[in-house]
Amino acid sequence: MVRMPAVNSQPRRARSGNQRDEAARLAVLHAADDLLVEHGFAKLTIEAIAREAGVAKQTIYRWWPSKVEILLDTLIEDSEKRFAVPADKSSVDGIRGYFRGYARFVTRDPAGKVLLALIAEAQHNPETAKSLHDRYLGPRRELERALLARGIEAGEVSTELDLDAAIDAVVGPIVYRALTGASVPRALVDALFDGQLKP
Amino acid sequence: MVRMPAVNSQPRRARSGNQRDEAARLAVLHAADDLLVEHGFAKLTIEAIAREAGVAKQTIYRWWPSKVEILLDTLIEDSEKRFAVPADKSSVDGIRGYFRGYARFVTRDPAGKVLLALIAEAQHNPETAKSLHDRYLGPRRELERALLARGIEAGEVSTELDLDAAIDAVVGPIVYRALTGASVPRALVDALFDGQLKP
Amino acid sequence: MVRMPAVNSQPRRARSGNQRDEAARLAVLHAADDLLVEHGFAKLTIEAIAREAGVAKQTIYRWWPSKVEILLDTLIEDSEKRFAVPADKSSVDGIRGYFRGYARFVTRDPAGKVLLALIAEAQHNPETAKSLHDRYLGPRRELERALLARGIEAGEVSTELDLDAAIDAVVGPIVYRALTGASVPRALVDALFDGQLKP
Amino acid sequence: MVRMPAVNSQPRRARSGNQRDEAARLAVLHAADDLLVEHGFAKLTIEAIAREAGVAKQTIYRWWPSKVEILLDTLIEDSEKRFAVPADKSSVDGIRGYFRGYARFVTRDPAGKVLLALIAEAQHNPETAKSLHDRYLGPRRELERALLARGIEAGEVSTELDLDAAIDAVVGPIVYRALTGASVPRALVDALFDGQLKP
DNA sequence: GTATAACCGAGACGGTACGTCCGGTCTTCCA
DNA sequence: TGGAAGACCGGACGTACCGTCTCGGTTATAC
Repeated sequence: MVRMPAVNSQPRRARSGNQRDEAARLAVLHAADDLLVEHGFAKLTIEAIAREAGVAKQTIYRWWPSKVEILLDTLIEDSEKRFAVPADKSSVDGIRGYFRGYARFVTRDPAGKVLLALIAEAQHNPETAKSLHDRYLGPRRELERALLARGIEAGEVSTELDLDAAIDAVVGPIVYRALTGASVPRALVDALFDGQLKP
Repeated sequence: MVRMPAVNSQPRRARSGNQRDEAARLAVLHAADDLLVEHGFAKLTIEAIAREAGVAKQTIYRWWPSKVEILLDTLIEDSEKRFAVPADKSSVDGIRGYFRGYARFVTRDPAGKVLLALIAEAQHNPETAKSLHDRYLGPRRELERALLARGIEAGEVSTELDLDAAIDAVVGPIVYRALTGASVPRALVDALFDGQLKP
Repeated sequence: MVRMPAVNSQPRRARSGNQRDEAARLAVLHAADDLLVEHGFAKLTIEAIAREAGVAKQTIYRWWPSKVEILLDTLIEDSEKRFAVPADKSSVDGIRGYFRGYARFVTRDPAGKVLLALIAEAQHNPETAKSLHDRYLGPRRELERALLARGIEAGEVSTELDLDAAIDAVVGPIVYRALTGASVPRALVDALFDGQLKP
Repeated sequence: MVRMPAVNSQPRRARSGNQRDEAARLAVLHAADDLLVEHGFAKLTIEAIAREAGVAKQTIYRWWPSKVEILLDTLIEDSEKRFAVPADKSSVDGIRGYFRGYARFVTRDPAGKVLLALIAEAQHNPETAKSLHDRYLGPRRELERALLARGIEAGEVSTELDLDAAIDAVVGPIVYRALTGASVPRALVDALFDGQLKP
């Protein structure tokens, strides 16, 4: 899905002077997303994003310290939309549904590529690792722990592991198979879930 | 462990003219390893390897199509030494020991960083993904499947999943926690193992 | 002589709303002058002037088409103060004194650096050349020609060249030596003067 | 006179490996010269030179510390060809001829623009000033002094000034008029010459 | 009195060029 | 023929300014 860089349908809302240009912000996020999905992380350069978004390089550097932060912005927005951690549920089905959504996200949703790319980049770059944890993995894990805690308290699930380990026992195989290009069928998610969080 | 780039103790055995220079090959492998461990993948450039190894760039390009293949060479050598897949055993303890070794390798052995870096780089680059599977993950998985198959046949272990899924159920969390900087205590490995491969 | 950019002793007289802010105008001229003298023309950017003057870039662009015009403004003001072309005299001493003043200005007066910089910039940029001639060199030369003409008419000086050539015969070496970093001692001015405008 | 960047008549002599590529060197010098003459110093950027010469920027930076040194290289070569300081003559006519050649060079020869541009740039940049003196003005002035000294010793010319001042008295007006866009007719050169170096 | 218009500081924006780094190719010369 | 050396073209990096623009606020003049 390529967006035309120059001419937009509504001719780019008059720039807002002193304030940040929301159109430019969105153009950058979309360009980064598109480029990652279509050409991969290796081709994802700041110059390419600027070109694709029809934006000056300086505009990118003004607002993001690195391309990783751009991807994090899109990831945070997208994953909230596509597989939010349920904030209220505590039923087995609700929790299992969450992990199914996780598997779907990282294996089939284009936005899931962003997460895999960031986990990868975190291996190459400590600052990426820190940002990824501080802005994405950490907060999300917090919600996941709360979800599980509610489920346990409600007697819907149980585990012999600590919460983090239990989550990793399900999420780990999902992510690992996504990273190695293997599929993650729903039945596998369910088996992993039942193996560690049996009622 | 830094190696001196230029001057070696014994002034580099007279070059062998016609045949491949084994000293150069080793110097490249060690330089790549050192640089990865000390400065990370991001700083691991062909030029840096050549500099560190005291070798011409052309010599590297002559023998390796990319830096990824260099790392694969070191990874294959190292992981065979440090945690080979047992080719004969089929006892529970033998299999469990293998997974314990896996966890130790990726979380505590410097050579384990190479594996994590290659899994990461495979996300950025399809050719890396192919090489990593063809030369490392694939063959290794073959041996792991055989190991498990022997264990099952001997009645030492059992699983309701197919062999690959069962292995991923144990290896996945280990690798995922290594990738995200979490520890992988022996007790966790054992719990994962017991969860999916109970006798 | 550095001026404080931000906070002035008397907190910048309340802005004059509708009318041009004289304080801003002076701040720009002084900033340009200071920056040229202290850091050279290469560092004299519109942004630096704005920064140093505590003024918005737009305020500069509103009143001056380029930094060259700013320098011309300061040059015209300064050189009128420091070595005005005598409008009345016609004695040998008066005329000789003018050329001595010229030499002093371009070799020892900081404001003289502005003239040299503008002559230089005129080589790089035709618009600068035009402005420099129209606003400075032309009018000034007009006065110099008149000065000489009065001297000749009064029998105080004489030359075999046309007026412009005679002036250039004296001014040329002065400026050339200033441009090449050589000194221009008073005795040299006198010798040049006597050589072309002997009584 | 634009040179085609890509396809040359003789298809760019096979690059010479370890040694400096003479074709690239010449392409850079010519490109710089062409761009200066056609578009002026302001448009003379390293990127434009690289583009025009069909050369990588790094190749320029490898051999020249700045574009000024490129121009100095062309200036030194060109001015040796177009108006060398006579190394043997000492006759009045020989010396006068030299100054006539000087005037022709700076007012009518495209290569003369390079000298004017460098004198100009020297006002903006102390390093340019140093290079211009060390590599061009200084050595050349040495030869000019020797030329005059021979003329004086032979009784062909004489002056009351020191040698440098005498040369500046002739060269100064020539250069100043060139800088200000005025013409320098042969008669004016002769008059300047006769005024300071009368026999 | 209030509206209008021009001023001002601030700073975001699309661009261009900077000087550096590395990729991957090529050629020379030596052993 | 292999290897050290390093020049070459290409392209991305992150930074500095360019000149244009709009914002929000102030103040003098016009209605």
